[in-house]
Amino acid sequence: MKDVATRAGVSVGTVSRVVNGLPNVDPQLESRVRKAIDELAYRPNAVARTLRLRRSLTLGLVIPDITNPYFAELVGAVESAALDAGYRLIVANSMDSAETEGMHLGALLDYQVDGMILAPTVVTEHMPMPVTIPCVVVDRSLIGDRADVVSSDNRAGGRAAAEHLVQLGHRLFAIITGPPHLSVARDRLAGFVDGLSAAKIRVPEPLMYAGSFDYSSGEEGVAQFIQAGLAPTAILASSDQQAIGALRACIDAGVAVPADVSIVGFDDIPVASLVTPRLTTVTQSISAIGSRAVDLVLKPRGGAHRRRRVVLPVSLTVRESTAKPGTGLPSAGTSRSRRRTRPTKSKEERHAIA
Amino acid sequence: MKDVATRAGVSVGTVSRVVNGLPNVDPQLESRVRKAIDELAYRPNAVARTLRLRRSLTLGLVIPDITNPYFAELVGAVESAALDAGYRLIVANSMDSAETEGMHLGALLDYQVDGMILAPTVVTEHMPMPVTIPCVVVDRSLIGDRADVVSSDNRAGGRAAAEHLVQLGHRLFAIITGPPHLSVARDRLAGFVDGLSAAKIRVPEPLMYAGSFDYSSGEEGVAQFIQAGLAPTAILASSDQQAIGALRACIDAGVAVPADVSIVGFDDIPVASLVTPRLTTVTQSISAIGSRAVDLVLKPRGGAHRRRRVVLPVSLTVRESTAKPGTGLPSAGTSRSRRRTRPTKSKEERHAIA
DNA sequence: TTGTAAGCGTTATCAG
DNA sequence: CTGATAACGCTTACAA
Repeated sequence: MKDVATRAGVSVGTVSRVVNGLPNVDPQLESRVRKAIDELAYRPNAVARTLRLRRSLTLGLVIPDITNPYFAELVGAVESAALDAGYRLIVANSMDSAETEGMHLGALLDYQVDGMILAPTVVTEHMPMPVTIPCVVVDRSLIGDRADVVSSDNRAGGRAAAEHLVQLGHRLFAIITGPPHLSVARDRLAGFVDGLSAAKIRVPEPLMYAGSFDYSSGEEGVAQFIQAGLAPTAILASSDQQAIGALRACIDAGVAVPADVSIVGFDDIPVASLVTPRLTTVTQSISAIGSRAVDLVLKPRGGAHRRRRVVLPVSLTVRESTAKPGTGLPSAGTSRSRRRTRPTKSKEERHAIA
Repeated sequence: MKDVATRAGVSVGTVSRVVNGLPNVDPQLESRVRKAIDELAYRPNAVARTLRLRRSLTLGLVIPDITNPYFAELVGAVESAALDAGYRLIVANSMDSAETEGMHLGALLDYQVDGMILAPTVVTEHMPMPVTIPCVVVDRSLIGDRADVVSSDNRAGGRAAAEHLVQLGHRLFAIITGPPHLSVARDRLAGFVDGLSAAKIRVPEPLMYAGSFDYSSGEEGVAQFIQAGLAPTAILASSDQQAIGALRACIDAGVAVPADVSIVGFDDIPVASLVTPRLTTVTQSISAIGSRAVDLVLKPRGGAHRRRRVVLPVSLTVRESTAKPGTGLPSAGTSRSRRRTRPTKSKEERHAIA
């Protein structure tokens, strides 16, 4: 900046003024400054500016797993909302590690982001929570009232999924849940239970599988259900990834979806409408989540007010993975399953390439 | 920091020394300082430190589309490599917009990242390329030698995919390519052509579809191929997303994969081994890409040297979506296709939830 | 309308 | 071993 100033024969103050488009600067000088600026290819140092201004025009987003399509979508949504509001977005991925998450949180604070949006991996009670900057939690709910919260109506979604299946005539269900310490997981499960118990249906213990939200949990879940030998005709999954994993496992076990068993997912990630059969699922408006979250961070409640919660409506998208009850999941070692089963460990050859 | 200093009854210099673990500080003072630090919950201001040190211990990663599972994986890979090297990672998502990309690039520079890893959307010749900081391009190749490059051996991968199909007995191919201005897309195509022409096979114009790497391009490609009425028995896709889209379109058109037509993808994203049939695809080692890229940024070539290129080996993973040639894609309006076709616009009902 | 200078929170040099 | 103090690059009173 000093260089620009000397080159244009003005003071740094003046350069600063033209850079920031402030009024009251002589057009003559202004053009000289501009010329100097691009002759020197000058770029203002955002770090110095942040230090001085004490704000960075940057928001931080921390998510547990960028590899999860749901969060990938979320990043996109938050990013575009932030951009619209004139803010930059830094995203930090904690890879499901509480330690990394803490590190990122600290780092974002240290970098003076103006606000933070988080989807914590872990219960964050003991985290160095930034009371100093506005901070909203998405897709989770947090103990205490230190942060605002925005999430989908997971419970209603769960209920709708269950009701849909009940209406189709299903009576024996299997449920795959997410990590029990996550409110999303608990809420979705509560929704399932709501919908089921309204029809006086209870899910037997062996037909509940608690996993992560990942593909693998879907596969593991149906393995357990088959082991249980109760032949449920419908599976309520807590995420589309789980549902897709479950679908995979069903097919591997020779059971047809939805003819033999119905599956419903949750989230409506892009690939949900591409798998075969297309997934019936609960769709959330992820862009709404993004923009509401950014709204809240940018328009912080006055310190006195209670913590705000916004709960966004979801809808049920009925596609092809649900139908009237079929014969249900096979029992382990049953002749039928044996007849129809392809080798569970499907062949896969890996060829190196010279 | 000043507060800490006064509280501990020392100077800021001393505080700085203990914060940074420098030697030569009296243990007495040190513990007083530490006490003050956590009594005040003091956190050093990274912005100020960056300003002073002129380095941020932060790397920037800019990608075109976080929503693409391939890039999501890449983020994960780069992030963990960066962390291992003691660097933080900021990721910026340009949503396939050249403008946003430029903005992010500038922003990262302005934020004084110590190095940058990019997968540009657009040809970046005219970009404000940061000659000032080390900078490596992944999954692309750039005109000029301003940046090092790391990518998979896309051409070899393409060749292997084509050869695999040829060996299976296929003679009439359809190809779905990516955006022609992207070197990845061109290299993969070149690989396909290599493998095919070794067997004296040419792909007729109407059986080439140029799209994005996205799901939709797969669907659109198949639509065009059916329109063409040439009944190819194999489809070479340039990404798994395309392959999955193509698979979807095939199923909708009543053609069985791999019985009627074979499909091979590229990348081996997680969902590739979950769809039905599991995708035969070219798998790249994304973690290798991440760590090599970080290596290069962190160990910059001396200015004099030529630009470095690292090309990582790929392998062909044969799963279920490829087999001996079948009857091929139907022709538009053919009786067979009409007989087997389900409604192309599959039904999908959306239910709002009260 | 413009220049000067203080200060943002650090680190590093240099005396003590 | 410790304390002043001068940068780092910018913005903004305040003075001219």
